Amino acid sequence: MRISKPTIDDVARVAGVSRATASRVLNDAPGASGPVRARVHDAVAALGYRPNETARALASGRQRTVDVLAITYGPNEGWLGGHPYYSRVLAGMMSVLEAVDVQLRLCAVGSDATPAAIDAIAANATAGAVLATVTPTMAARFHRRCRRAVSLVATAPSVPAIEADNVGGAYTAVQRLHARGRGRIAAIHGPAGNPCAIDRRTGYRRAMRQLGLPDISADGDFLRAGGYQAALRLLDRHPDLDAMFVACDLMAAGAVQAIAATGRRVPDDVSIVGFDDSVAAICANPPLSTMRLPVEEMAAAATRLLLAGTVPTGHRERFAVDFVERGSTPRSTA
Amino acid sequence: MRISKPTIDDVARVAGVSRATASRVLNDAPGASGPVRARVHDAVAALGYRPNETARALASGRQRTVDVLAITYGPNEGWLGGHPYYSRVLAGMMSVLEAVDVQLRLCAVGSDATPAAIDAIAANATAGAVLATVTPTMAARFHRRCRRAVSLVATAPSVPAIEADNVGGAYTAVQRLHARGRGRIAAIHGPAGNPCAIDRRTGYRRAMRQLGLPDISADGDFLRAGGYQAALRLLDRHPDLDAMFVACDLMAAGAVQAIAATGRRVPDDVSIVGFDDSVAAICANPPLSTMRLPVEEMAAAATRLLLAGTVPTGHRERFAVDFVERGSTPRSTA
DNA sequence: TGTAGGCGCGGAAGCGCTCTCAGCAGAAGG
DNA sequence: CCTTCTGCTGAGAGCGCTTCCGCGCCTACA
Repeated sequence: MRISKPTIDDVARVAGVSRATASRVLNDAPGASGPVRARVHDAVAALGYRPNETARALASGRQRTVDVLAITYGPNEGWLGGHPYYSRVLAGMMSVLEAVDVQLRLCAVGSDATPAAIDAIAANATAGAVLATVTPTMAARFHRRCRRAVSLVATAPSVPAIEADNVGGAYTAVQRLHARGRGRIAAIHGPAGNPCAIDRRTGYRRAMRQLGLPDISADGDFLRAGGYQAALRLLDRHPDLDAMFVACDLMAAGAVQAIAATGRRVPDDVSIVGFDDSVAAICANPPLSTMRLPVEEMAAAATRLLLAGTVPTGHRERFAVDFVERGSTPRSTA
Repeated sequence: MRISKPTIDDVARVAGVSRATASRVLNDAPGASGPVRARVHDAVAALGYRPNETARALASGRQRTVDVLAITYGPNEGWLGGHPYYSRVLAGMMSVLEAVDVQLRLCAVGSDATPAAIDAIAANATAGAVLATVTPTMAARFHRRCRRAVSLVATAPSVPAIEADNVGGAYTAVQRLHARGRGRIAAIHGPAGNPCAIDRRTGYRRAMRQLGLPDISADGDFLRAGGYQAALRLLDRHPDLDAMFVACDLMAAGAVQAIAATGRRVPDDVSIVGFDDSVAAICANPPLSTMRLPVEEMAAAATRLLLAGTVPTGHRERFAVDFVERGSTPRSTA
């Protein structure tokens, strides 16, 4: 029965070396060799010693933890649970962190977070942070206090960002629908303030204008039920609709259900293009044609940037958003 | 331009007090009062000071971080990205952690993780860990090195667990199907070694035996594509099937698509009950009737247990798994 | 006036580790 | 035999914070 966990001093004592030497071999640092290394390793094994990461971080000033900052919208619904987006961000980050044995820390703040709360997180994000869903204000604040940050949405110009071409994606979506012979293309947009929602709406409008088609829009909330309701409203007001561009798959899944509920068929009567290529898209029936947001890749890129060291202020990368064809759009260019 | 971040010593100096006193007021500890508190707070504000959590953790021996240990199955597919389960675990945990300002740390290990890797995580999980998906071996190992652990699946009897009644849930699912007049009830099970999969299979078999119905089983992998394929195989071999019990919603969503692909209708020709009540269930079309696994509640309970202090060895809680009726089962008791 | 007792505060010893620096051996060179 | 260099090793000073201990002061009670 051990009284308390063994420390590096115990290891050093058992191995008959100094603490400095023990530290050297534990870190594979040069300047220790021959039988000493072996003795230290034996001592580690004998004691079941595991270095204390906290002490290590304090002494070295380096942390093996990168943070992700995310806003929790409402109670229950916004944070991770409700939306597949977050899990994809985490998956992308973990895929690169796992290999280098760095841990990921989740920091949630409300959408009404005080600057002080942001500062507190920034002050402790030594290894850096990925800003997953943040307001421009928060991102700017965070970046002022912690340079090692990269955002996954476009914010203030100074804060490094890895963004998706949301405008282009929405534009493409409308084009595809039009190329398949659709002319009454409605849109279900995301929540008002959301930067992604704004961009996707912009892309839709731009395409519709260029195509000379009427803007038929409804507002949603990026959640399934919102998509369902919005689709119902749209169908009620515009019974002649033949396509919908929906700003996220979760809403699109709801829209498919709503369309089915009115007795129409997807994709024959109403075609749908979603956005995100999330798990919701493959679970819908028919599976959704959608605009693939390379979230995992973006998150991985952001993480690599952080791991590499300093992130140049104003750094910017833009990922393409590609069309993925599945069952909710007609195959032929009818 | 600050050279380096202010420390508590800076605060103490500016406030004209000792470091000990500054520490007291920063921690709202007794033994400091009157104008001193105000002076310290002023100094904090003036310097933009934020305590270093690492140093704090080292000195106090307490961490404001709870870990979640999860296995990454294959490349890309298992971890978070592929399965909605993880995001629900995280959501449940965050809902309680957020309120007490504790952070969550994700630790991923492969299914082939060495004991040493587990030990390393256990040694640093001061505040405790929720074992989300682990093998019984891993759980036992972890618990030996770190008593503050609670598993979300049943494992060795000694390791505290908060589990769902998977057996009972599966049993209920079959009963419901039978009560609605279904007699040819097939099952799509989860991967062989998975504890949850095993329990759900047990529940299915028990119910079928009691009902005097034939066991018609296929194996899946807890992913959508696996459910799709399994359903196709089942339908091919047993064209007279009138119901399916599917061990997870993701697979069930695939099964719905497969059934539709063979020209059958859900729920009229083939009824389906899924398992989990995940986002996949509400995205499917028709939305899936499913067995609700209260993952968020379980994860929250586990987290609260950890936060409360020591977890009694062998502690056990069992959550009920309830039937949620949606569109994939017939309304009437035809 | 004397002695407890309580309160606010400062001094200082760590928490477990890293890392600089100096020391000391042995090899190489004169 | 003495010097210079190199390569291991250990002593010790922190990293930024918490917390124990004890000192002085003030109030209370005898």
